[in-house]
Amino acid sequence: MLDIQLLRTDLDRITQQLAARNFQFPVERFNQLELERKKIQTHTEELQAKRNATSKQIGIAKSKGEDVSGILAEVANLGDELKQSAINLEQIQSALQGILLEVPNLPHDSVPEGASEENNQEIRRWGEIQAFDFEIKDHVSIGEGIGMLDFEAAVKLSGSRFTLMKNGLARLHRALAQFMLDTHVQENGYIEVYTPYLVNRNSLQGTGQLPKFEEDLFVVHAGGNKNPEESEHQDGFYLIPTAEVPITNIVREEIVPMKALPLKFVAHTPCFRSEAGSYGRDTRGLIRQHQFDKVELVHIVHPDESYTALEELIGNAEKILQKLKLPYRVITLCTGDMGFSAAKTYDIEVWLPSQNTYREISSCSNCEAFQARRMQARFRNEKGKPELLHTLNGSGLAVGRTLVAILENFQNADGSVSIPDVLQPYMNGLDRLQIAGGK
RNA sequence: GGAGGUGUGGCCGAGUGGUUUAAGGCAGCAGUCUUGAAAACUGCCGUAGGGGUGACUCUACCGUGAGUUCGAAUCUCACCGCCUCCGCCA
Repeated sequence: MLDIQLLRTDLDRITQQLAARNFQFPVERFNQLELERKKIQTHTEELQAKRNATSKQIGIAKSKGEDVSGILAEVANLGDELKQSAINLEQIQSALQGILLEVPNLPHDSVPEGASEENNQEIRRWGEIQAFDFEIKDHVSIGEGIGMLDFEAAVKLSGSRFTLMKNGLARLHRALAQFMLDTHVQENGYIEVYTPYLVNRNSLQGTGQLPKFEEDLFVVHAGGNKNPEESEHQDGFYLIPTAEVPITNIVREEIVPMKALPLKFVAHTPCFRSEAGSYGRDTRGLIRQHQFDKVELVHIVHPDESYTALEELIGNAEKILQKLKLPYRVITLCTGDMGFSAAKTYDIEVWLPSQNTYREISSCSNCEAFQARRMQARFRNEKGKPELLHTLNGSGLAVGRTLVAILENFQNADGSVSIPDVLQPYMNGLDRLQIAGGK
């Protein structure tokens, strides 16, 4: 959420910056609501002041034993007028709030301008792309070839965009998550957290998924409840689309002591996305699933430190790929390609031989105070005043897509897959996945 | 699911209808004293928003939301959280 003061004082510049993100700010509606708000708020508060003063007089008069019927008559219909005015004010405030909640973050000055992903800037590459002297397969053929990846079973159990892993591949998936967690905790100084996978509306509003992106989420309510709207949790629960939501919301409505900063959290969780609107995209394989695992990194920092923290964050994510010896590149997303809450985003893309291209495996963003303002997440500054924090999040990494990259980059001519050195301790020393009993 | 208790500022805690502007304490900040520190003393000390060029001024907020009332931290109702016990459960 943007600072409404900023919109009141510098609307032209803000509108322009938002246009660079392909967002059209409703200038006229905003101005009109503001005008009305000012009028009605003043009116309401005048009525309240009058009521307060009169009530006090009544109290004083009564304590002196005087007759108060005159004063009472005077304010006979004040209550109704005040009530109506308060309702009007409430409506306008929530209309303004509604606008604010759907406005994306402002891009940082260093973000390249552009309308689409074609304007993203590559900033570095790492690793050598391996040349294969045999005909390569994609991860689906490899996984099915060794009998460890079963999409048919997953369709039976759930439907499309789900998968079933078996045997060594299931274990490799677990090994990857463990390896990532261990690296971030032991080498990068993160605090490991275990979070709820079902969260409430407020949490999703705090990080920016709601109210605008409801269709991307899965909603759940208790079984047997025929009228979820009338249940205790009126809005039901939402399955988390990323651990960013529960982790970042740890500081919602909190005032964190400055000494505690920076807070660096890591969690391994499943993520659930409806993938509405992506019909037909990445329908084959593990790339785009309704359920996938991810190791997520979150930094909660002092505003002066957030861009240093962003570099640290992306470095932490890159380290995982380097240890796995997977080639990748880092790009800066342009203004038109950034997510709703981000002021600046780096994506890491890993090399996928079967697609002969780099594919997103991590996204690291500085949200500055955008989420903190929605969450009222603050710290106490040098002067003892509460001030909004800055929040950052990044994947470190998407486990499923990392698995895809390993299958494809480490495939052998005989259909087996070599296991990266750093994962072998997590695999009881196993150094390759191959078909049971086969060579 | 059943029974009982409970929710007040950064923290503890008083407050059962009217000068409450929420007592008092702790923590914090400034000062006096001191070589320095501690102690003692004095003062300051919540958040958000509105109006005004400004000194200033007004409003809201006592878990959340409705209600009663001229007036609600206080009374009523619903919901949420926490605590204790019982039942169930991994």
